[in-house]
Amino acid sequence: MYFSLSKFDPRIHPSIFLKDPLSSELGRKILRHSVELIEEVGFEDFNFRKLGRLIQSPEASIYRYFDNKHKLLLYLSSWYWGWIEYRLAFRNANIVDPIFRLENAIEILTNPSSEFDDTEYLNTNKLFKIIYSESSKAYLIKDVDALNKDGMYFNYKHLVASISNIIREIVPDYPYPHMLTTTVIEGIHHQIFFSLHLKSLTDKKEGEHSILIFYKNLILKQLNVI
Amino acid sequence: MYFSLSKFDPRIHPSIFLKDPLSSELGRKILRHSVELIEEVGFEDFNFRKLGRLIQSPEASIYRYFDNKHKLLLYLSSWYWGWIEYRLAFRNANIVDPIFRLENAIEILTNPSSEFDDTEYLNTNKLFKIIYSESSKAYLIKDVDALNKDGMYFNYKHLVASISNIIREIVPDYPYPHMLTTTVIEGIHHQIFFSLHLKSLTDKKEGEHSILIFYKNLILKQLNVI
DNA sequence: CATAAATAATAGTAATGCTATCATAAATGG
DNA sequence: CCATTTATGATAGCATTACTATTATTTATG
Repeated sequence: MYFSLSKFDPRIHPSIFLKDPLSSELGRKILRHSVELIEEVGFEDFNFRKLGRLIQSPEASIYRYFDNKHKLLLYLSSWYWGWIEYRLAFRNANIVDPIFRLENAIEILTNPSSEFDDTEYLNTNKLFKIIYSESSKAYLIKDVDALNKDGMYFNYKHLVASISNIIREIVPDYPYPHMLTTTVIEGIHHQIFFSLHLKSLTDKKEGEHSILIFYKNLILKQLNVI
Repeated sequence: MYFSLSKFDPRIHPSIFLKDPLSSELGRKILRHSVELIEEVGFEDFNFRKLGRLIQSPEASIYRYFDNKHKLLLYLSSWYWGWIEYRLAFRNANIVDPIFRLENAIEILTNPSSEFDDTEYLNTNKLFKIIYSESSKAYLIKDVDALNKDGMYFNYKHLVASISNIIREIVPDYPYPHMLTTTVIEGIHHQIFFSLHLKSLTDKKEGEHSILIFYKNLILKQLNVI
């Protein structure tokens, strides 16, 4: 099985890290505080020296876990995709109607925070902020092909495949399940960011769940089930 | 009028640059060769020292035109949005049917290169590659609010408003014209990038115009005109 | 032709992105 | 439980980046 259902323990592709950060106290400290720091100063101003100061450990120790800050970002986003897939499988267990399962997927993607399966080493609320504002920088880079060859985008691809499969259950011969899925996932992130920083690029009104409504409607109308 | 129709001359918000790069030979050299260099090495590995070496001018001279490489990227993307709006206005002149105008918009966004209005100081083909792989980094930054306040995203917002207005002509009470527009624009860029680097995240087949077809269908179905 | 403005030439500095070395502490296995 | 591997801490250092400053020289302009 792709993940364990008891305590959430994400499968992260080993080529992303040098030493598994979940295998030690220092590693978990790196994860926890990198989320805090990236969220606070942004990915460009984040670096291992600052993180080292924050956790009172030498910069060089962090380099023993991750090649560079890009790999750390890749780790965090892979963790996130694994976590979303876990929550999705949990929520959709025993649900037969694929339309309902698809709607659940959009709900989780739009509002992924949850109290009950929060881990002690990662604040999922802050992680989500990093995801919608920084995660695309994990693949919008020159060496994307090399990283992809090494399997470093596995978790994102796996989630996209899972959602595409739900779409195929609804409309077996729909020709663009992956495009539809990534359009919605990336779209959700953009709309959240725009609603906070570039309001005239969106239509979200205060307190309204416009983003959820919009993408649910978009995807269901596209599949002719609405 | 927002732009001149004879020779294309984009309106770039002055707070983006320190000295107008179109006002001098050196400035145009900076633009032309920054596109070449960013396209070649990627935005993270691009810097003013390398650009200076390339154009045989001191780094400090480039700093007299732009505060930093981020502002230069913002200039290039603003130029691009202005250029798209120009091409759109040109193509849609005297076309009455808003559905046809909207389809034209998607076509231009999907395949913006054109021979006839290529400028001598910017290779629009290479610029487009920068746009779909780097342009989101112009707003996915910590100081987005400050830059936005200074009007630096004007051209992107203006284009989004223009396309949203076409949508409103088709369905006057459609509640999410801006979300739909940005979903399609950003989606097109993502799908192009995915089709080149992360193929399993898309459904584009070789030689097929799947991206164009997908987004045309998505937007027209969403507006109930298909 | 004089003067202002732009660019070139050169230098320098703080921060970043690492890598290396050695000492010490913690884990582990025979 | 001691010996040895392994992880971390402490410290140093170096090439590159992201600028800023200064002065000389060239180019435009009135």
